[in-house]
Parts: sequence; structure tokens; C-alpha cells
Amino acid sequence: MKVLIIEDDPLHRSYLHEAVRAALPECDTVLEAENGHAGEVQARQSRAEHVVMDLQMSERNGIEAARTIWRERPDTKILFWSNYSDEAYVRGVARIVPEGATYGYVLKSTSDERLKLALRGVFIESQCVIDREVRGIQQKSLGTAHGLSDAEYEILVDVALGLTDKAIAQRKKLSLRSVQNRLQQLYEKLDLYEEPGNGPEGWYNLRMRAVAVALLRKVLNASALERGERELRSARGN
Amino acid sequence: MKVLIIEDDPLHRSYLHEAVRAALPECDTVLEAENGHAGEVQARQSRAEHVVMDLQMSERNGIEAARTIWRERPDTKILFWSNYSDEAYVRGVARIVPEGATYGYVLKSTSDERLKLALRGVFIESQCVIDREVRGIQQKSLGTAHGLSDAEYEILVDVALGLTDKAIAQRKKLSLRSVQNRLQQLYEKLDLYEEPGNGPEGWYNLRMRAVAVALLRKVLNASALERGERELRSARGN
DNA sequence: GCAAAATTTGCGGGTTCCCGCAAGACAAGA
DNA sequence: TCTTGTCTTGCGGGAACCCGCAAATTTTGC
Repeated sequence: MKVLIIEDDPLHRSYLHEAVRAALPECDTVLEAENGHAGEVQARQSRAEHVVMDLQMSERNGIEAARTIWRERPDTKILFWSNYSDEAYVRGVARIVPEGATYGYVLKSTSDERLKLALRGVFIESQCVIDREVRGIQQKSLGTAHGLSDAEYEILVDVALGLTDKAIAQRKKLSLRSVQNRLQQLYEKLDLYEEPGNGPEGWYNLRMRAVAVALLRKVLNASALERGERELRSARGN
Repeated sequence: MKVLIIEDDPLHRSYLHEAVRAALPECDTVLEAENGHAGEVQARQSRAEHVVMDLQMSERNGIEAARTIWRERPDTKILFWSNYSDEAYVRGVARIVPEGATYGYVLKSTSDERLKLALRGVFIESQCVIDREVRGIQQKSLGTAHGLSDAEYEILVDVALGLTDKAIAQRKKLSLRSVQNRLQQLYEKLDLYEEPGNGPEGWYNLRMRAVAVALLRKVLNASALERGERELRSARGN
């Protein structure tokens, strides 16, 4: 059995290495890669079926790497091991998990014990192991109360990238008015109409404010923006 | 001699602890705190004059903590030890360094050797030790070419928070038109007028696009936004 | 298959934004 | 003192945004 570790921080990498050794005696080789790009190459070459990786790496982040790995071998078992449970990350992962794949998502702040359980659970038992806190975010992002639908999320990204309504309409093949409707739903969902303690109406530019609160609430983050920007550029140049 | 370590990642904390022990034999006590808030309290109680800390911690980030520490004792020597050299962080640090204070800024990716040199340089020799890469960012952010002036940066933050031109004008005690002028400068500096490969003019909402590219280029980041939001709220409620 | 519910679209208008133009305000330097 | 340059302010208009209203279309549930 082979395990591939993709993690850019050397300290965390060696910690993970040790944890894998301790939790999985049946594992004979442990490979390491120090960024998403190297990780993809390693995964391809070594045909490793068990991967544990960080999200948020420079060079190429975990979500990108996981996507290409899964695209090549959808039965790969991946354990995500991240510092954060930003909704943007959780959503990002959810978007790329292939049908029926087994994966896990644990936070770096969990105990050694839990990490080991997660490693065994995902790699040996083929269970999906999701940290309690991450699970909480998942639920919340689905709940109709504050959770954004996929349509709303996508338009949020487009707006955040700085596209005009017209550009979005064209991109999404909708009428101008539909785009604006979705925007209104978005504003509604983000509670922009009832921000407390703001004096005269018209303090906020709703469009910008929506992005600001999305960023503050971690519904969006830099990595999601980068992904959107890349997609945008590639769509332009086709 | 006392050294206070403020760092939320346990692995990094113990690594730092060891580095301090190795680099500074004259240091008799090493204290630890696991977030910015605890760090401030520790610094106050222990009267430590030597601090090494991470930026980007949850709970309360390094810049906030450093500011209050320096406010209470401006002669404290602080070594920032961070994963990133985002312009937003560099600028954030620069904003709070008191007159004549000695500090350092090194990246976590530097070698053990350099870290130790930085520790000795800042704490013993009272030198300012700034990583080559960080220095590069500093220079760039000052160069008139792409660098934003303070005025431009501040308006960027206000826009990013979602304020309208009118609100900004009032806040900054300027006329509406002046605010818009600054915005135009900002758009100019960020090269929004010559983005390559975008077809018909009018793909972008300049206001939003400015924030998007600032985020992508790390001129802005989530932590800067949070700071801005806090200031905004406190200004509202005075 | 049909009615209810949700989405999409067009129209119209009020508001805000973006910006060219030009007239004051102020500081630095010949 | 008289430029020269930078910064600020006002005016005006075209474009984009925000949104209520109502009809057309699609989706959903039974």
C-alpha cells in the first residue's frame, strides 16, 4: 500500500509522514510532494491510490490538484487536511468529488488520535470522514436560510471578478433581467437589506457590499477568486 | 532575557521554541501564546521585551496584537514570522511600526540558519532584519509605478467594504468628485484600462474589478478587510 | 395531464457610477 | 512675484445598476 502526502509546509509534512507510519502499518511506501503541481505528477507516476493533502498551497492549491487526480483516477481516496473550514473551501471540495468517491476532510487542529482514525477510516475502511466542524459548514451552506444556491454562488463569483451584469448575462446565457434577479436574491440571502446601524439608506453599494460580506463570512476566499479568474480567462481564450 | 512566542500552530510553535533556545543562549525564559489575544495579555504580564510572532492567526491576528503591544511599550522588539509576503501584510506592518522601533519580518520558508540570524539580529543587535522577498514587496509598494499611495490604498479599502462614493466622501471629508478622482487614479494604477484580451469595452465594472485585482495581487486580503470593517463599525458607533 | 410554484424575460424609471472639462486652492521653486 | 504642478471641487451627461410590475415560460407536485 502506497500513501502520497501533498503538503507545502515541511513541518506539517514530516508530522503527517509520522502519523501515516503510525496509523497505517500496512503502508509500505510513503511519498511526499511539496505543492499541488508536484503532487499531481507524483500521483500519476506512482499510481498511488491513497492521498492526504493540504488545501491552500502556493503554486497550485489542493482543490485543483485533487480535481486532476480524481479526473485521472476517480477511485483515489483523498484525505484533505486543512487549517480552515471556510465555506469556500468546503464548497470547493464538494464541487469536485466524483460520484461515489471516498474522501475525508479534517482540520489541522484536531488531535493526533482523530487524525489517525481519519486515515484508517478513509484509506482502510473506505468511509467518508468529515470533521464535525466542517460538517457544520456543509449543513449551513445547504440550509435554505442563509445558504446560497449554486446559481447564487456562481453569480457571486462572477460579480466578485468584476464582470458587468451584461457580461454575466452573456456568459451564463441569461437575459439581463434574470441576472439582476439573481443578484437581488443574493442580496436578500446575505441580509444586505437589514444591516444594523447604518444610518441613511444608501451607505452601501449593494454589489460591492455583497462581495465584502461574502469575503468576511468566508463564503468566498482568495482561492475561489483565483479559480474563477482562471476559468474566466480560459473561457475568453477558446 | 525573556522571549515571548505568539503562534497558533503547535508544530510551528515548538519549532520556534527550539530555534530560540538554540540561537539565544542568553535567553532564560521562553513564553508561549497561542493567539493574538493571549499574546497581548502575556506581553503585558511578563513585560517581555522580545516577541516573535506569526501574522495570520485566528482569534486576533498578528498585526492587531503587535499594535497593542507596541502601543503599551514602543521599545518592544518584534520579529514577525509569516508564511506570506502579501503586500497587504507588509503594508499592515509598516503602518503600525512606531518611530525608531526595531523589528524583523522573515518568511517561514527561510532556512533555520537565517531564522537564527534574524533572532540574534533583532533581539541582540537591535537591527531591522527584513527578508529579501519582503523587502522586494516593500520597494514595489513604494515605487510610484504600480504602488498605491496611502490615499489610494485607503479608498481601495473603503470601496472594498462596499461603501458608496457619497459615504466615502463624508467619511473622508472630501467632495464627491474628489472621491471619484481618487478612484480614477486607482483604476489607472491597477491597469484596469488595459486589461488584455477583453473584447468589447464594458465587460468590467471598474469598481468591483479594482477590488478583484487587488485581491488577486494580494494588495488586499481578508485580514485587511476585517480590519477595515472593524474600524468602520467603531466609527459608526461613536 | 393539470394546476401551483418558481424562473425567466421585458419595460420603465430612479439612482449611482464613471469621467471629460474647467475653474479655484495651495505649495514648491525660479 | 509669477510660474508650474498637484490636489480639490463643481457641472453635466451617458452608461450601468437597482428594482417594482406583469406577462411568458419552465419546473414541480399530485
